[in-house]
Formats: sequence, C-alpha cells, structure tokens
Amino acid sequence: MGDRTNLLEMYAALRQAFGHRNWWPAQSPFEVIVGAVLTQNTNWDNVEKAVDSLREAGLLSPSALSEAAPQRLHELIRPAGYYRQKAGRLQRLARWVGEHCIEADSELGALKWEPLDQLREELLALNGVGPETADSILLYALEKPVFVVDAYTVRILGRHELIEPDATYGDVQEHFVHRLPPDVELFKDFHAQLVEVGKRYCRKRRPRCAECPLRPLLGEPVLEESDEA
DNA sequence: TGCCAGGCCGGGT
DNA sequence: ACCCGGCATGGC
Repeated sequence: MGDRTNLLEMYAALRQAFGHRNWWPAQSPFEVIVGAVLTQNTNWDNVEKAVDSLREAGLLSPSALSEAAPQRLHELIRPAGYYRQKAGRLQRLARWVGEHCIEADSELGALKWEPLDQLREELLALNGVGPETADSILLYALEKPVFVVDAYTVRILGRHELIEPDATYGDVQEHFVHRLPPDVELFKDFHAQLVEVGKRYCRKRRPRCAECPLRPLLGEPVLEESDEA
C-alpha cells in the first residue's frame, strides 16, 4: 500500500519514452464498442479495415447494426477474423445499447447514468463480452474509471514478478486500482502505454528487454525458457 | 513458414 | 474450479 508511487513512476517512464498515446481513435463512443469486440485477440490493423467497411456501409449505429443481415456483416468484418462469432457479438451489443439509448444519442449519455457495477454486470452477461471487452467499453466509451487488463499487462507485470504467476484478471486489475488515483485519463493512457511497450519489447517470443524503457526502473525481467529462443 | 495479434466460449476433467 | 480446443484473417 505504501508503494503507490511505483506504478506512477512506471507510467512516467513509459510516458517519457512514448509520449501521450492518444489511443483508441474513434469517431464516436459506439465505434469504440464495435472496436472492442473486433480487436479480441486480433491485430488492430485488421480491425481498422473492418471498422472502415462498417462505416462506409453506414452500420456504425446501434439500430443499423442491429438490423443488418448477418451475411452482410460477415463480409464487412471478415478482415478482423472470427467473423461469424464477432458478427453475433456486435449485434447483441448493438441491441443492448439500443435498449438504453435513443438513436440520436451518439455519446451514449443515457448509459452513463446507470450504476457502474450494474453496467459491468450487464455487459458481462452478454455472450461474447468478457472482462477485458467490458472494461474497455466502460473506460474508453463510457469514461468510467475502470482499469483495463490485457495479455500484455499480465506478461509485463508477470515477467517483473509484480504479480503472482497465477493471478486472475481481477487480481491484476486490483493491483492497479489500489495503487493509482481513479483518474480516467490516467487509466486510458497507462493501458495504452502498456500495450505499446508490450508490442515493442515484451513480445511473447524473442523479447527485446535490453532496450525496454522499463528496465532501468524494474531491472532484469524473468523469462521462461520458451520465451527466449 | 509458422507464429502471433489489444479474448471468449463451451465442453471436458 | 480449472483446462483446452476452436474460432479466422493478415503481417512479419
């Protein structure tokens, strides 16, 4: 509890290295929700192709997406992979949003009035929405102070032994929330920084730890043998 | 050329 | 309560 500063120092080091990430570029909160589903285990470059196609087709609104023919969705989002699963997930989410917001409310303002815990429960109850997708929506689309945990976050903290090897999603999330002020902009950019450092230096295989900006702060990471080859 | 990407679900122990 | 195979495309 006394090490509240450590994570802020970690963020400072990343911010120093990469600058503000201005992450999750999207033209509306609803587009963030769409991206949150499409990026599940998928490279963002592929996601952008799918999002662009949906935009051109005029399907980036809850009602239009809800009513689209699944076949048509399959074609439009194919580059993002898992397209049959993701088409269903998008439509379930679109219908859920539609139940809460009037169509013109592109800021999803009506959703923000609902209690945070209830929002999260409702999201997790949707088939195809797990903890990371739900939290990404809460943070980046609804501006709620929820820290998003992803595979990079777990790998980075794991290799520096800042979390237990068998830590759950909730464990890692608490690690951050208990040590950071609940600041939406901080949560957004910190997660973005972790993804950036993860992509560049903390890859699953052949990591480049020597050049990682976290190394001066956190020291030598502990790698599995399979990571090094 | 295989491996990986900003996960999640369902069925099996 | 875990563990695992399946889901799919595109880039390096």
